[in-house]
Amino acid sequence: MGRFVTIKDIAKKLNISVSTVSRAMRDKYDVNQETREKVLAMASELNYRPNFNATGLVNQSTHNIAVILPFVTNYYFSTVITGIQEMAYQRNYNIILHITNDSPERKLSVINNLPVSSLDGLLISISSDSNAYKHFQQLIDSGLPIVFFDRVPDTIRTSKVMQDDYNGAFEAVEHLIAQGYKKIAHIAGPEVLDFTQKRKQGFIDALKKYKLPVKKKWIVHSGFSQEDGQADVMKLLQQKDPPDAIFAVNDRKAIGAIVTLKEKGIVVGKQVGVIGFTNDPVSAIVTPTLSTIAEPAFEIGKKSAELLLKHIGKRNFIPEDVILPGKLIVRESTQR
Amino acid sequence: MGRFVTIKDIAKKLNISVSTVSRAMRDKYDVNQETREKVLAMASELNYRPNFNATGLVNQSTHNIAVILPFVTNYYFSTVITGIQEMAYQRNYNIILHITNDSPERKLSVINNLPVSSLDGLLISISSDSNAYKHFQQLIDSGLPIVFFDRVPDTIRTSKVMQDDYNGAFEAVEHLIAQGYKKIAHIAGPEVLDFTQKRKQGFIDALKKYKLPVKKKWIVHSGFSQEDGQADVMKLLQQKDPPDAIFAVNDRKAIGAIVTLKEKGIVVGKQVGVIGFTNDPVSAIVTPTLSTIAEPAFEIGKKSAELLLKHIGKRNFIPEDVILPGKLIVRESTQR
DNA sequence: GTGAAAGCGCTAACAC
DNA sequence: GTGTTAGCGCTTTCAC
Repeated sequence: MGRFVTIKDIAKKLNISVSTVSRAMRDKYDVNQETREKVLAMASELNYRPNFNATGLVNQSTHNIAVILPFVTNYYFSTVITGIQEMAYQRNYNIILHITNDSPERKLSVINNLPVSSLDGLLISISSDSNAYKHFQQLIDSGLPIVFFDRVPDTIRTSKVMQDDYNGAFEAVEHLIAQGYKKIAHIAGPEVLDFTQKRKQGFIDALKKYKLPVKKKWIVHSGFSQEDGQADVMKLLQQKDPPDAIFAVNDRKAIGAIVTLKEKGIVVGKQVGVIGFTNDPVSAIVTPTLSTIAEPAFEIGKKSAELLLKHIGKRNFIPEDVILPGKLIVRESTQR
Repeated sequence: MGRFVTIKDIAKKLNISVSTVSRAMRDKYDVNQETREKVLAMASELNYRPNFNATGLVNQSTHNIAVILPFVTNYYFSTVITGIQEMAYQRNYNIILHITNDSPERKLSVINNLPVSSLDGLLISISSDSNAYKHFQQLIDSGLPIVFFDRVPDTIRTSKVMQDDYNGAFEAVEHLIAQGYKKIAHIAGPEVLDFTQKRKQGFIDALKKYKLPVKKKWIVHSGFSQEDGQADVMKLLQQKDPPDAIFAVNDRKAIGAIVTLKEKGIVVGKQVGVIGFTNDPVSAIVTPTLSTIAEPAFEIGKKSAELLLKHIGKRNFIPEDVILPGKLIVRESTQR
């Protein structure tokens, strides 16, 4: 095994004790300026790297935070993790990444095998099902700080970071109305999900505000994929009184909507307006380009990490709920 | 501090020694069957989790591997990391993710601060510049196994995993030729990059094989972005003898090409064929849909991790070079 | 088959 | 300001 340089080696070379070396390496001790400089010089000469297993053992703290995500192969989560990484890098934390493929079993297995004692904290977006709440509570009780983002449980007392689903949806629909669309439908996500509900509520309240009809048959629930979007729109088109605009719960479904509308010879924008949610880069590439609500994915990642670090630093940090606003991006799909 | 259950607690409860507990937890020791069962039962009752800092300290091995990537916000790298994660999960390794944003300084800083003593191995795609080769050699010499993927240095003796750039490019161009295009251009990546060269060579050799002209002015080098693709095509179109087909080094540039061609009123496919490289999901969404060479991103990740694990397991594992083939995906952009 | 003890690399009292 | 020592949780000789 490659043996690495330790503080003992430095101490020996300099003929001083390991504790002096240890102290010299950190700022918070009274060490003779000269000694400190010698230690630092020798450390760098020997290319010394601290052994985090050792410091972790004694300090009960490694600089590791675990991040559990359903996927990384989409715009939203890959951007969130970039934000997390940004903050972690600045503050010298490592992130240990776990991907669950949105599988509940896998998620449970990851959580149950979490090496809690070599972790300082946990960042997680709970995947679709999630009644595994007691596990989280257990972890928190056992002293592992957790911050939730994106999809958050409301029964657990800890910090949470999310986008403003309600107002984003409201704004999207308001935009549709401003463009002159009057028969507005919503292709939504799975009914059980919290943020599906919030976006739907924003949709409904915007319609109400402008005294537009809220028809049950114009609200279709299904999954999040492009295919789901296509299927949902088919349902909408088969009605005798089809809508003239569609608010999709996310960009993927919105793109599915565009595809199906085009297939049916309907001119997107002019005849039927479409708006999404996320601002996935494809929304600028699809034809016509897709209007949408941009989610602050990077900021969500950064803010979550920042809050987690606060929880880690301060045992009794008072949990914060942070709601980050989205931003309306107007493109071709809502131009008449 | 939340104190976690240790083997000491188990030992005390059972009135046996910690060493027996330690042995009972692992298979390779002679422990009384009955004792072992009692230990296991107690461990599970107490919800015991091993402290990896401690095992890491004594075994000189944690189950952590670091992964260093320029980005995760694109299809290729996010899929690679999913493949890595898949293998790591199966074999019970954690992955520590570092993102460099393709910044050479950041990459250096990450590498120099790598906690080598709490790492079992390293997986890395070296970013554009990379003359930081001596650092890698140093790390390997100090006993940290490294496997390179995607962008690989050829001076370092260790395992490498890459896609078959040459043959992928060759096949792409062959397809264009089969479709009847005769004046084929290439919008390439930065000239210094190894895989840029390989794809260019595949392009050239395919043209030669079919005795088609290889014109210098039809090969344009620039960056990897959509904007680069747009700019490159502008250059091509301004020539008095413009090409009738374009092979792009990646899908992003191919999409840039499509955008610019459409802007100029040129019918993509019919008048000018376009083919990319990667099979980014957007290639199925853009209009017209984009023909491309699918990169085996997931397999690259998985294979890299697998090789790294072999290096970790066997000190003198003989390095392997693995080249994974791409696959031609025919879509609308190459239909006349 | 099991226990006692040393030690992995580091930090933190406690002396002086 | 610096050295000595114990100990973090675990594994591994070495006894018995």
